[in-house]
Amino acid sequence: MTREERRRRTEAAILLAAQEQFAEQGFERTTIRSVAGQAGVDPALVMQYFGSKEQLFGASARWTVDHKMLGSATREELPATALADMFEGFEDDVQRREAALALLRNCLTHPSAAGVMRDDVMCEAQAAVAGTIGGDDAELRAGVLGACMIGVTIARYLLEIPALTGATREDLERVLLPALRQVVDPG
Amino acid sequence: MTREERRRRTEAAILLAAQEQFAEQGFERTTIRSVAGQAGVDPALVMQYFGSKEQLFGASARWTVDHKMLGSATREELPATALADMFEGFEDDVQRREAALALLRNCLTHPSAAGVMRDDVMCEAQAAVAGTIGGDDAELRAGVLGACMIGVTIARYLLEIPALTGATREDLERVLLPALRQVVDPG
DNA sequence: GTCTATATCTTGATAGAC
DNA sequence: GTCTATCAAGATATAGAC
Repeated sequence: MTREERRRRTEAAILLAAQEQFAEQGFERTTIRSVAGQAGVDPALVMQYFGSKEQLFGASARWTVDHKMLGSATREELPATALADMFEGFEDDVQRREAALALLRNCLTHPSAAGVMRDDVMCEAQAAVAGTIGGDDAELRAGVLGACMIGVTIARYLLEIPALTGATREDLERVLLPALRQVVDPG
Repeated sequence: MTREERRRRTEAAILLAAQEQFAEQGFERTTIRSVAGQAGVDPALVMQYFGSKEQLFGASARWTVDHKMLGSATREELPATALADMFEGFEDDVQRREAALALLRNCLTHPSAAGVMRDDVMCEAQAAVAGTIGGDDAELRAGVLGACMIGVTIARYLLEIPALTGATREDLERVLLPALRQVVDPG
């Protein structure tokens, strides 16, 4: 293993540890020391690789909205597409889940996380679907769609409300999709 | 003004300042010093009255769910009742709004706030309406109803998504109520 | 009773030894 | 290049003067 490989491996270990702690305990309660401890490296190394706690958080907390999938969905497909996007983001890939959780966990208390959540996640997703919803209320309906999805996501993965955590994907589809259809298509 | 009155007034001023800062900046970013400064008192006085920052937070962050109103609503009335509860809690009374915001702002990052939010708000509200929803999915439907309401509340009052903050009460009723009716009554 | 002063702790960040 | 040792800042909480 070359030195460059070792360096990349160490950096990846630090990043994963940081994502887990930011996702679980939030920004303020995770310390450089605790991240270094979990990653098995020296705290000074974390600073050397990432510069500051803020930059480490920026590299850790990410949310990827699938614009292509959302943008190409028809109005009838929108609810199912939005729900599928949630499942893909939070249950399929570990890396993506931890990064998204790290952002969502801190979006109410960390200034930059709040900005990313509002501008790069919510408003972007809203813009991607408002056109296919159409009508006078398009923006509002797109916003409500996103708000409901965020609420379900928070209740299920962060607050861990038993009724939500205990629901299967089919349960959620059965209960949620008809409601979301009413949001995107009042007719 | 008697000494007891003065004491109560001072305590109320401290509590209001604490609620505003907990609601706006979150638990970690508000300090005893800043609360005392805004209230115009000495930091030591805050400690003397409330014991600790944790207890001050406990007294500041409160959420009152109107069980009576929710519990006595028919299934048809449930969506409108839930929405009315949100507006009453967040737009009518200043004290109640700041207390609720203080809890909501911190419910993802502060352990005790998370517990109160899950157990005393979400699960309580869920239990209050599950009976009137009925059917096999009653608990899940009640949970989804609460999750959507929380999502809209967060998007509107905390994340301040333009499409949500710009909506009037009538806008939200028009867009949201038909969807919530689908949640509580799939028939 | 109120507040000044401070103890004690923890944090992010840095400098220099090896 | 990695880590030991430490700095400087800021927090809660307390003890004692007035």
